[in-house]
Amino acid sequence: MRVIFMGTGEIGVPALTWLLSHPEVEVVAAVTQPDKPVGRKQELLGSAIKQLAQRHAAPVLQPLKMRAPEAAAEITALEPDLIVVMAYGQILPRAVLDAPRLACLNLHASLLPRWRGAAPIQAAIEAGDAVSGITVMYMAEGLDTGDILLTHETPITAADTGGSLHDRLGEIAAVALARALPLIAAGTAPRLPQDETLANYAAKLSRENGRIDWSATPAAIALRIRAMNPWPAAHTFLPTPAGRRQLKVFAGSPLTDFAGLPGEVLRADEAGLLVAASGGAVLLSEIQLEGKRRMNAGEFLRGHPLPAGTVLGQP
RNA sequence: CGCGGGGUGGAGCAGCCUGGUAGCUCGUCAGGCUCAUAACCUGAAGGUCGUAGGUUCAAAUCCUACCCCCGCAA
Repeated sequence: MRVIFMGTGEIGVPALTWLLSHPEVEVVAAVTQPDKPVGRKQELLGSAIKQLAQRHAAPVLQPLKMRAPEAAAEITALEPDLIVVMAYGQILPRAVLDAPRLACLNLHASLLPRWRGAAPIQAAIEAGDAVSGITVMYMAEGLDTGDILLTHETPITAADTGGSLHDRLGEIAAVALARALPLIAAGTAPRLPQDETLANYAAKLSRENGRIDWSATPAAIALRIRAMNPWPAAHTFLPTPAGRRQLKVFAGSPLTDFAGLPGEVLRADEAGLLVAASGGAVLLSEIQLEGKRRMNAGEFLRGHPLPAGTVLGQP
């Protein structure tokens, strides 16, 4: 089977790995976003997908704009049986959706129609969902609106962060793909329209999404901390003599039975920074000051004494 | 040349501007106190101050180059 894989994000690595190692599949191209300057040194680094494909000597395509007719023509010319898309980062035009003989499938990191859009993983955790998963769907022109082929669920545990769920869903995507492929090949794949009344959207994340609002409830703040770990990371601001500095928060637990001004540090010790929120407090146990390493509260406080009464998050 | 912070005993920091005795909190070890303890008291060990040069009577501190970590930005 001639398959084109389209993806840019690291989450697609297990799925592409599976395709590359499956004997019945010939990966005729890996399509990924053009290299962009990345990192502190602004180095030009190919995506994880590109690097993986190159290690397996699979052809790599990096069209600037998939909407360009030449790009679609190039895809069509490869005569694919199947296109598999995961975290590619560009909208595909009709011509590309119609290119494959069998189907153009998308692996989406949520149980559709819940959490359509760019950041379904963090959205699911922040909303307190008990379960997430991978949806294999037939791509349509709308954003994640296509008919569902199958889903593969995974529970969201209290220990899950955006990072851990991301990694697990990446692995599950490979499993879901392995289940879907034989059905497609045999022509027996199911096709269920999404229930539009249950649809909602998870907008692309920016750093703003990580800002901690201390007037929110401890539970909501704790969920945000988990969802945004490790990226973009929940953050607040720490006042210092030299001005305020950004403080990232990687772990925190909600507590009731405390009261104070929103953002007020009630106590700071080995257990963490106890910060007042609406109707309680959040115990911040793993933090990172701008320019510094990520460290636990005890380590941090040894070198950065933090008197009770300090108010975090002030502009 | 994208912008910025940082590298000091095992951990986190101060000292650097205004060169001259290695400091603080914690940890470790020993002893003490205690019914007991992660508590408390006393004492001790442990540092090429990122690397290489330079300036100087003298460099953690000033100058130059390089390496590494991190925040912003992507």
